[in-house]
Amino acid sequence: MAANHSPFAKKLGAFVALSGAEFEVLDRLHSRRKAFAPGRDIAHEGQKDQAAFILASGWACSYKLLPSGARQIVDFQIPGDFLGLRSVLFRTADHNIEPITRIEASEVLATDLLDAFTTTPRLAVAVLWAASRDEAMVVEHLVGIGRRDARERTAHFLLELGARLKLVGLGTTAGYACPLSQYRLADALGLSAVHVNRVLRELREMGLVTFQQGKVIFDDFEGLVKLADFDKQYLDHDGPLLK
Amino acid sequence: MAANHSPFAKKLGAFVALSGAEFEVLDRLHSRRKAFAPGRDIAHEGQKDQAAFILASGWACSYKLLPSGARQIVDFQIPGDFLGLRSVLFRTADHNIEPITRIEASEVLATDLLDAFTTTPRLAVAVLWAASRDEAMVVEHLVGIGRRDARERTAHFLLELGARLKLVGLGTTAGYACPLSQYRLADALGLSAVHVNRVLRELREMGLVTFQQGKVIFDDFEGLVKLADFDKQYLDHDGPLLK
DNA sequence: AAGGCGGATTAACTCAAATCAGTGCGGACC
DNA sequence: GGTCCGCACTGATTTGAGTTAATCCGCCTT
Repeated sequence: MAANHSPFAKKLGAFVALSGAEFEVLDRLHSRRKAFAPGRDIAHEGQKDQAAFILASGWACSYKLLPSGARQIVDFQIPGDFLGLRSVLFRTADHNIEPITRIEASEVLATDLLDAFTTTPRLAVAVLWAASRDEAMVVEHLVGIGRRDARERTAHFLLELGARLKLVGLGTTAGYACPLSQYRLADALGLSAVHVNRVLRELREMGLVTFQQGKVIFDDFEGLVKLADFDKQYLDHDGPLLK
Repeated sequence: MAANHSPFAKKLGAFVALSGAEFEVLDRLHSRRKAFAPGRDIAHEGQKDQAAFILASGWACSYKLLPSGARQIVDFQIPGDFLGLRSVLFRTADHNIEPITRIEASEVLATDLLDAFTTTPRLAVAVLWAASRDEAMVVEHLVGIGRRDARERTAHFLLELGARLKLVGLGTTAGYACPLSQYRLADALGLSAVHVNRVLRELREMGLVTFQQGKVIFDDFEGLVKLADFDKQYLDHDGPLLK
């Protein structure tokens, strides 16, 4: 695998051994590069025929709003991640997408994607794998919200984000830069912002993690892993399934 | 679309207009029919090279266990649903699967699936669509647990299950047969069984739904939809994307 | 320099849901 | 016929997290 491919191509290539031709189709997929400002949603629930994007730089989040005004952030997207893949398959967006920082993303039209699948079926498997990985993360998130208390949940979340960032070279076991406010954290964790603040203080006072000034620092990585019951392996896999 | 296909083929055919040859590949996929007894798990987290199944009859659930002993049910599977698709793509199961009733399911080997994708790429799109639909359900579940109180959450759950069952002909707007115990319901909703019992009583006394003796009866469907803020459309789509 | 604003922080109070501790019932098994 | 056992059901009590209401700080705008 050559080094000049996008983070997205790298991610897929780790799963399905892709040929030069397949990489080419993949890289052609994201020619239409666009930039978006933070805070202004790029997709809304119910919108029709929305394009999908592959995130090249910056952070975004996908969320849903309830009529009560409450919001639940479903997932954060970091470079290499898909934005709104389901919207393309369903023709209608089923969630909103908000850029957290300034982001750059490549537009992927439904037709391009379907054409790519038809010409290079192995790409379909690769994309299916990427989608499954996303689902696995949502599942883990669900389990955390359903059955972990606020402390475990927060700890687990910070660890998982760290693991994802490490995969794309944006973090280490020591820590990572994190542009999330406590409000957004709260919306992701299903907690109130006030309680998130309390929990972060607790974790800091326990000497486990420090999240301040846009930086997550693991003060006691192993201790945190233990508290959160974090499975370090779960984002990995056993190498290319398709040779 | 001929009537003699499996619920699974019907589901996919509703999304991608499939040819006779494609239906054939699909139907060949599930020739190895197996039966499983209730209560005995058919897959465990961490298990390697697990087959996937397509559920032909009965109910199952996929769940995760935490070291505390708590369990979170991620989703219930009803006829036509995939069991353990992610396990195949990842080579390792990331959750457990328990049959709730006696079930019949067709084994789908990883190699069969991948071969099918390579020979008939449109099937890949169809399966990707099915996987995305599952993810959409998990997302809705996540939102419910994160931001809905016990009553809304329970109401929403009963409605959603009803909608899914209606799609495969196992339920109506009047109600449906439901083999779930209050304990399992609790594990799905992220509540205690005691509280589920209280909430079900409340909903019954409010004249909205009655869940007793294995039957869910909608006493006031519209009222329940209103309470739960249930979106009747969200399991639907706008017809075959691939013509 | 003055105000406005988003975000972090804290304390006091409230409340929804968990936990604990039972009762009752029907069905399976001996 | 008796005794488990799983499941539904209930009241009393506790607790984790939400809510309300402040203060503080840095940053941007005018």
